[in-house]
Amino acid sequence: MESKLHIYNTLKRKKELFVPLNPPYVGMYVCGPTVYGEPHLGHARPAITYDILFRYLKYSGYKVRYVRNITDVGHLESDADEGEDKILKKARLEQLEPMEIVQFYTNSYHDKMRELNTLPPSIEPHASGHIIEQQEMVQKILDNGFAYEKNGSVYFDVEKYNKKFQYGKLSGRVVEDLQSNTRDLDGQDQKKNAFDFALWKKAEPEHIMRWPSGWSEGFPGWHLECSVMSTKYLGEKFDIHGGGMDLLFPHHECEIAQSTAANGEEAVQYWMHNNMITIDGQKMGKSLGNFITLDELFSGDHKLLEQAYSPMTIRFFMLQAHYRSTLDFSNEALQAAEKGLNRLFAALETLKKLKTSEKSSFDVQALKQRCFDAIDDDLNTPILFAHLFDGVKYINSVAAGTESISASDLDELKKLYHDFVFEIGGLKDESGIASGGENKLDELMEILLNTRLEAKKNKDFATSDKIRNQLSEAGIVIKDTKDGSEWELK
RNA sequence: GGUCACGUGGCCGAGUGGCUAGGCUCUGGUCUGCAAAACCAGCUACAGCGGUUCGAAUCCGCUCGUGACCUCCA
Repeated sequence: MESKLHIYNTLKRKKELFVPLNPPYVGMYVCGPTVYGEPHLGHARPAITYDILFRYLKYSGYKVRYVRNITDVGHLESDADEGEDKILKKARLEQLEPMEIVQFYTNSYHDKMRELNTLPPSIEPHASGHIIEQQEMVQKILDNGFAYEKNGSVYFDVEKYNKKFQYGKLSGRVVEDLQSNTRDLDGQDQKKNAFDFALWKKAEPEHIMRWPSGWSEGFPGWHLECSVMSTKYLGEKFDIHGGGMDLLFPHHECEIAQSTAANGEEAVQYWMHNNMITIDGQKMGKSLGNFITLDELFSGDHKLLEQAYSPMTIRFFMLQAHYRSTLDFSNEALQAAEKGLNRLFAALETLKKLKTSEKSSFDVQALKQRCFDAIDDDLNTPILFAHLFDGVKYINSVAAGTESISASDLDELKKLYHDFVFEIGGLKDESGIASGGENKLDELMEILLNTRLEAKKNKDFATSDKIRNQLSEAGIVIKDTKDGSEWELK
């Protein structure tokens, strides 16, 4: 299997040719959501980014195991000792069992991801289901001398680790700088250094989610779950680890430290980071309170939204920007995406009906090559779609009779669009444009359109317009072409 | 304060030493009974100031502005 895919490796700060450790197998791990709230637009970014990667790797013939976790424990509200667990806090507020919260928002996350047409991961492990494994890794790190216990809690010894390995290599941070720049937080007097992080926390009496251990009755530190579950399902060394840029430090840095401290060598070959969605130039985030949930986007029920936006509009909107760039939310941009997507789908319908000629007036092979070059260049989907829109122009021109296409090129072009739009791009036509199937609606429409055509021939425009207008009110748009009329659902 | 990004036309957003990005919008035209769609054409930008170069939006420096991370966040 020959891959031409290059991906930007955050660790090396450059694009590298992707070479799997054990082809044809590829292991990829992506940080999933902390299920304590409704999934928002920000969650869609990594989900779609790594979905494209997953789809493209599979398309290329790799056997991919895609692991995406659900964080349902151990995620502290703050790093301070009295910090509350996010899941727990919400549970207390709503008088529900913590696992009830977890289940509710996990379900919601799954629903929204399905609507965005992201493929489910191969394995979706929960942190709470891997407490034993997490304890084992804590013990391993303790045994290797890179952690210490204090009052029932276990902390990672960053300073000691940094003497043998390099802490901060992913984020470009230097331990000495961290020392002077880490903010003062309450309750960290137990730690040797402010930048040490918790592997195991002793639970305060009011803490509901707790598990017994040799150190204390408590719960695991947040960073631990990803190291543990990636190792368990992908091995001590695996290919790709993805996540949002905001997780780069400290989360991913700590993951590297934990895995290296436990296993003696680094686990991840390629680190990938998607950028943030912004709103008015500011990061959209839970803590900033400026987020829009996917539910609100799909329904249009939010004060900032001028209309509802379909899941595919959201998906296409994201694909029109590169995953490593920030993407600014606005109604205008989303509406532009919606129209552009409609134009693309309309061209795909046109593509089905094109008439072939002896020769093509356009180089379909070159277009195909440009598409592959784009996706191989660190998943450059905006360029990919720019090329696909060049093809749209060509398709429409063939339909208009100003360009021509050969039968073999037509087959090639159909496959090209099928592969890149649906299979790799993960878009689906939800507009209800008739897909050529023979059903009652098609028959009905044919009768109506023929009646209208007759009226037009007889110059009875009152009748023809009446049919068009009433259909339009019913959500069916008529387009007159040289060879008759076409229709589509709006 | 430290570290790192970024600043592109009306909007979104690629590119990164010489060759049209693309989408949306707008204007004019073709087609059409009229529309819609489509096609053709136009509007042609790279924060500012210096420098390197035959040539810079692209490299270097400075200035201004914005953002991310440094605390939980996709």
